[in-house]
Amino acid sequence: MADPILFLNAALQAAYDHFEPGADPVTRPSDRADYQSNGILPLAKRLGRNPRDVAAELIGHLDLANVAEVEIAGPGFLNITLADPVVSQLVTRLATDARLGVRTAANPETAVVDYSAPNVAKEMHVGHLRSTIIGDAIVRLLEFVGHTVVRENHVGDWGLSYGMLIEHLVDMQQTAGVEDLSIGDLGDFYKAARVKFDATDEFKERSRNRVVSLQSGDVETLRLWDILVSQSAAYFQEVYDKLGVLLTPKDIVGESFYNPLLNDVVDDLKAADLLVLDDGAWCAFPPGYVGREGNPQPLIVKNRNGGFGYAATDLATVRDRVDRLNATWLIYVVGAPQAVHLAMCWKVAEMAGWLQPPARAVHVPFGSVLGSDRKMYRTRAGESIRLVDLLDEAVSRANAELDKRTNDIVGDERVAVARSVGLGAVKYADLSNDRVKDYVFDWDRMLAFEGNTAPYLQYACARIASILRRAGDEAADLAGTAINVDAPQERALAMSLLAFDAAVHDTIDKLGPHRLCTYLFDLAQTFTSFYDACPVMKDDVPTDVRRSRLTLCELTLRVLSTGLGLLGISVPERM
RNA sequence: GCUCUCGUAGCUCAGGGGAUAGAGCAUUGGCCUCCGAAGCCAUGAGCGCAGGUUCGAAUCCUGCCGAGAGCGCCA
Repeated sequence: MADPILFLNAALQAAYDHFEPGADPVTRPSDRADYQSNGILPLAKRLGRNPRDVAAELIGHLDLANVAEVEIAGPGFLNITLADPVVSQLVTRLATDARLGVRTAANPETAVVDYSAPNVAKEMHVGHLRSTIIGDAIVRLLEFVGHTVVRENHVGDWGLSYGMLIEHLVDMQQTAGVEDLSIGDLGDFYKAARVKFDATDEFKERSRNRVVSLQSGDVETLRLWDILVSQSAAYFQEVYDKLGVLLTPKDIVGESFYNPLLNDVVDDLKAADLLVLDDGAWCAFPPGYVGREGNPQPLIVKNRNGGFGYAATDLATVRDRVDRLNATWLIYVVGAPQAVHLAMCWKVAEMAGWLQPPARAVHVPFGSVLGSDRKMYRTRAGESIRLVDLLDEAVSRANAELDKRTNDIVGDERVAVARSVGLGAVKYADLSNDRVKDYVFDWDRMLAFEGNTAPYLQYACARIASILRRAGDEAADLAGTAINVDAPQERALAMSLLAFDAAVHDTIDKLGPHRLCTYLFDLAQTFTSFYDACPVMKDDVPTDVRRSRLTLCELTLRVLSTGLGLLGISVPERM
C-alpha cells in the first residue's frame, strides 16, 4: 500500500461506513493540502442533512492517528494533510519496492496494439513517427503493469499499388540485367513507379494485370512481391533500431496476412444479412452514420469490381485478434482522420457478433505534426520528410547542443549521449502533448535544456547520478535506510514519488502518454528544488540526514529513469 | 451540405464537475568561497461567444463563431 490515496481511502472508508456502508470515498491530490476528500456533498444529499454537519461528524469517525491535519473546506470537502511520520514510512517502504509502488493491473488481459504501419516499398516519413512512438509507449506501459501485449505492425503490403510496384521492379530488372534485385532508395522507387503509372497506359495495363496475378497467387508474381516485402521489412527494421522502439520483424502482420480471411468476412456478413448490394458494391450501413446529401454512409466491404476495400481488412483484424489471439483489448494507434471509418467497422463487427464484451476495440487517435507555418511538416520543396533524415538530424543537433556546453564526454560515450538526447527530445516533444491535438515540430524548443523537455529531465537524472557517484560505496548500501521528510522540499519530493503509481495507471486509463510526461516533469522540478535546498554530500551534513537524502536521490533517479523508459526514452549517466 | 476533432497567458501546452485555473518559454528582478547555474527563487497577464443543467462549469448540454479533418468503389 504505497499509494497514499489507497491508504487514505482505507482510512476514510470506515468513517463513511458510519453513514452509509459501502459509500465510496473520493480522494484526490490537492494543492491546498496533501489530499482532498470529495464525496461529502452527495452523501449529505442522500442523507438529507447539512453537509457541514456531516463533514464534522465524519471527522469524528476518522482515525486521526496518521493525519496531521483535517479541515472542512468549501461546501463538501475535507482537506487532509498526512502526518510526516506517515509520509516517511510510506516513502521508506517505496524505496525498497522493486516496482516503485506501481500496482499490477487488477485484471490482466491480452491486448493487441496496432501501430506504426508503414507501406512496403515506400519511404517512412514523419507521418509514421507519431503512431510508432505513441504505440511503443503504450506497449511498454501495458506490459509494465502485467498485461499480455501482442504488437502488430499492420504494414501496407497488398492492394492495387503493388501491381504497379512489381511491374516497376520487373522493368528495373530488365534495364539492369541482374538477378539480384534491389529496390534501393524507397522514396525514389515509389516515385518512379508512380510517374510511369500516371504517364503510360501500357504500364497502367500491365500493373492491373499484375494485381490480378498477385491476388490469384501466381508464383513468379509472389516471388517478386516477396522481394519488395522483405527488403522493405529490413529497411523498416533499420529505422526502428535507430529510433529505439520494440518493434521487430516478427511483429509485421501486414494486410496480406488478412487477405485469405476476407472471403469469409464477406460471406458471413452476407449470411448475417448485414450487406446490401448498392451500385454494384457490397456495403454495410451501420446505423447512425450519414454522409453527403444526407444519405446513409456506406462501409464498402467489396467494391463493384469484386475487390476488397480496406474495410474488409479492418473487419478481418477484429475477428482475427479476438478469435485467434483471444485478445479482449484491441488498440488501434491510428491517425485521427480514420476515426469514423474505424467506428463504422467496429459497429459492423459488433452487429456480426465478432466483437462482444469483454472484447472491445479502442481508437487511439493522434493529430498531425505541423511545421512552423502550421501546415503539415514538410521540406521547403514541399516533400514529406524522411524519418531517417529527421532522426539523424535530431542526433546531430543534440551533439551540437552538447558542444555548446563544454563537456569532456568523448568517444563512444559521447555518441551514445547524443543519440539518447536527440531521440529523447524528439520522442518527448511528441509524447508530452495531448496526442489528439496537432503539434508544431520545433527543433529549438524540443532540444532546449530548460523547460518541459527530455534534455531537462535527462539533466536532472545526470545530476542525481553525479551525486550517487560522489557517494561511492555508500550509495550501494542504502537498503532499508529510514527516510526523513523534515524539510518542506524533502516532503514535497516524497509526496511526488508516492504519486508514481497513480500517474502510471492514469496514463494507461487515458492511453495518454502526456500524462506520464507531466508527472515526470513535475517530479524533476520538485527534485531540483530539493537539490537546491537540501545538500546531500556536503561535509556538514549529518550521516543520518545524508543517508536519508541519498536514498531519496536514488529513488528519484529510479522513478525518473523507469518513467522515461516507459516512454521509450533512455537516460545517460552523464551528459 | 452532413459528421468528427480542436479553440485556455504574448508564444508552446497542462487541467476535462469542486475552492483563488497551473507549467514552460519569453519579460523583469534576485541567487554560485557551496553536491553539475543545462539550475533555483521571485514577477505580470488568460478559459472563443451566448444560453442551459448544477449548491458549484474551463470541464457536461445546446446554438453560434473560428481552425483542421473526414464523408462510395485508394489504403
